[in-house]
Amino acid sequence: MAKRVTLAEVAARAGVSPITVSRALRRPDTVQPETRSRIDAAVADLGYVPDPAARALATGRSDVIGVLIPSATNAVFTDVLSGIYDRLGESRFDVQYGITRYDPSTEENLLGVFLRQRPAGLIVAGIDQTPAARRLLDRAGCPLVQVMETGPDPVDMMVGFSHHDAAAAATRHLIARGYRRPGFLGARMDPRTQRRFAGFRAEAEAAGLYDADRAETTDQPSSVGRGAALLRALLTRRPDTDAVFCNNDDLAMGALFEAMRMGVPVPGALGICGFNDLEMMRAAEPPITSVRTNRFEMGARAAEMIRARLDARDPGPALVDLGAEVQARRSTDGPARHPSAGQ
Amino acid sequence: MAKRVTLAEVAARAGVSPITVSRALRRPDTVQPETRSRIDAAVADLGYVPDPAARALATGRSDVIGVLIPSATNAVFTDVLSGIYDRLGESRFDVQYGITRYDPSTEENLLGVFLRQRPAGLIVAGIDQTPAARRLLDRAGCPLVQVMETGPDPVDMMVGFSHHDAAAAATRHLIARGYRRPGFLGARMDPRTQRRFAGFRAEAEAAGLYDADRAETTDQPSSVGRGAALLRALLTRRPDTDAVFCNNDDLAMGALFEAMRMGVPVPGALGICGFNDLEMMRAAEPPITSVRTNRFEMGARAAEMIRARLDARDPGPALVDLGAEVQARRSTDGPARHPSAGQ
DNA sequence: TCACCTAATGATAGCGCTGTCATCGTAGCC
DNA sequence: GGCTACGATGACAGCGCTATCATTAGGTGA
Repeated sequence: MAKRVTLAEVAARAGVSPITVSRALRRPDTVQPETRSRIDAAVADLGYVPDPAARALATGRSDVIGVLIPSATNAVFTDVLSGIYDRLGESRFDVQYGITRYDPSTEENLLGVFLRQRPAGLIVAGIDQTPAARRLLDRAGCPLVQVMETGPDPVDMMVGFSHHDAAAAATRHLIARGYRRPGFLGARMDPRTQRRFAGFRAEAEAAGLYDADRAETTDQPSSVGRGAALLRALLTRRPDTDAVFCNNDDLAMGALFEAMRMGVPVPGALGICGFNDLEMMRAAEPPITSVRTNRFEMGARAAEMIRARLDARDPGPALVDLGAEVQARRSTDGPARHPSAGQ
Repeated sequence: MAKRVTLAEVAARAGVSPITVSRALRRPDTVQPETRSRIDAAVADLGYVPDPAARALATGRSDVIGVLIPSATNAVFTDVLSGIYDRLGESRFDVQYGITRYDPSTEENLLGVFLRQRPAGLIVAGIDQTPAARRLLDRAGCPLVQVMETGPDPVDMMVGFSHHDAAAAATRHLIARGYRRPGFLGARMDPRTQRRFAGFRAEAEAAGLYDADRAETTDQPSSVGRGAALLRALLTRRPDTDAVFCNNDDLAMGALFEAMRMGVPVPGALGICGFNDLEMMRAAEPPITSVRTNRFEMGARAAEMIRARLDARDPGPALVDLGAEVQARRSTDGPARHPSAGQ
């Protein structure tokens, strides 16, 4: 166990008082350059590093930035995490994260865990906190960013995009490409998924093409295998379905494989569109259309906004909409012209 | 900002001294049952929660468990994280993680960050720490688990499997299935990848089937697209290659798609084997053979071993080999019998 | 009955740092 | 020259908790 070097020892060596060392470290401009350099030398000689616990106790503030996400394995969240980490990894802040497992009461608990550490900042996924959680957030007393989506009534700051609009855009794309009997595949119907479904539905209805019977969903977690199963179920029930908007890319990938197994040509007999635009969509055969969401950027921006606030810099607008763009690929090139089908 | 309730306030309400409250909370068996229940009631009434910083300062120990992994997006590590979190999420411990980006000097830095918090435990990925990092670990003064692989000379505890042997088993499988010109696809040649390659090579050599020219590798990060590119490069150079052992599942998936694009039948003309056995391998068409590694379990066991040590329970063996099993699927069903090829 | 132990509780003194005020020069000004 | 203003530094106390030793009460054996 490396023995701890204290401020007092550094002070003694530099021939100043401890508080001056503390100041030299935290606000270098408030000490004489000459004194400062003596202190810096002592710090270097002794290999001094401040004790975060002591600092937290004295200031009533920790350097922990808490991140609350539903899942540690879902690529969507890990990309956001990665963005956060990219901007915080080198800083004085420590990232601590909690996994809610999509469970509101777990979220409340974890919020409590974070809050009692008096975090420097908080990043939470989504906008669907329970009233109790919302109350906790309101009194968090630290910069807070809600990520993943935009919505009304932010607690503090917000960076994301409209899942409803993104899904609507994807649906418009399917229709524009000539598909007329679009379906929806969804798993783990969390609030964001619901809003995507709503976007799909709104757009399909606007085109007079909505058919509630073409929505195949489950509360089970999403996976490639689930996507295959959902497509099979949908095509069994409504074999004339000519396109599917999949709630995420795993489902889309599963749908593609299942279509292969069933001998259904993609995109000729079935258009497939995913959501999130994971890297594999581009590499698939055929490449799969998906909606690009800026997940890394979302995390990065959230981290920057928090840092800006903590450094008393301008964090920019409190609500950042990163948008989402349909990446059109071969999987939605449009239905094959059947001599019989006319259209 | 929720105002903090202190030990002293609880003590006053319960009519005891602060230290007794402290004891009642930490070692309930050392206070009179009657006193304890009075204290418990006061804690509940006041909604008291201990201040982790104060505790850390007083004890010289934090409840932070540090986790050091190379990447926050690679499914391999997120699954391990998930396992860790599964066993630590409900405990008094807080997980804090650092991302090394496969960079040894970043790893050293992060180790320093963790160590200065006097963590309760440490989980680090891999066994290839630099000498400097190794020195830090040796004096960490807390339970420590190296995860992801097994090897000689553990710092403390270790849970993983032999990447060399796992790759060798996969290679044996390919050979047993009748493939005779196996190649290797590898990206991001980190130490574990290197050892997998060594396992492939050893086994192929043992069968007299090793050909250095059939190893297609790159230092670039792994991805599905990369797998496609690597396979194309390999088949362009050595068109008679009849199987590939892919360093991970992303590459395998990319190889499958590229084979489709090139019109190469899988498994008849090309056997494909992945590594890690992500969920999507089973759902692919054809389903892809892969090597199942117990990632979640790895994290879970590591967390348990640390907890056991901290609770002075028996942590079990210090070195746990979780093994890895080849999951044979259609993608390696064996080469088609060509009238010409005999064999 | 008394020395002696044990169990339960308390008093005291920090852990390492920083907030707050006090102190001391020195420069600037009338 | 005497005053204020201000910049640089220091003394002191205390953040909320726990390690350590002290104290008290009750029980034990000679």
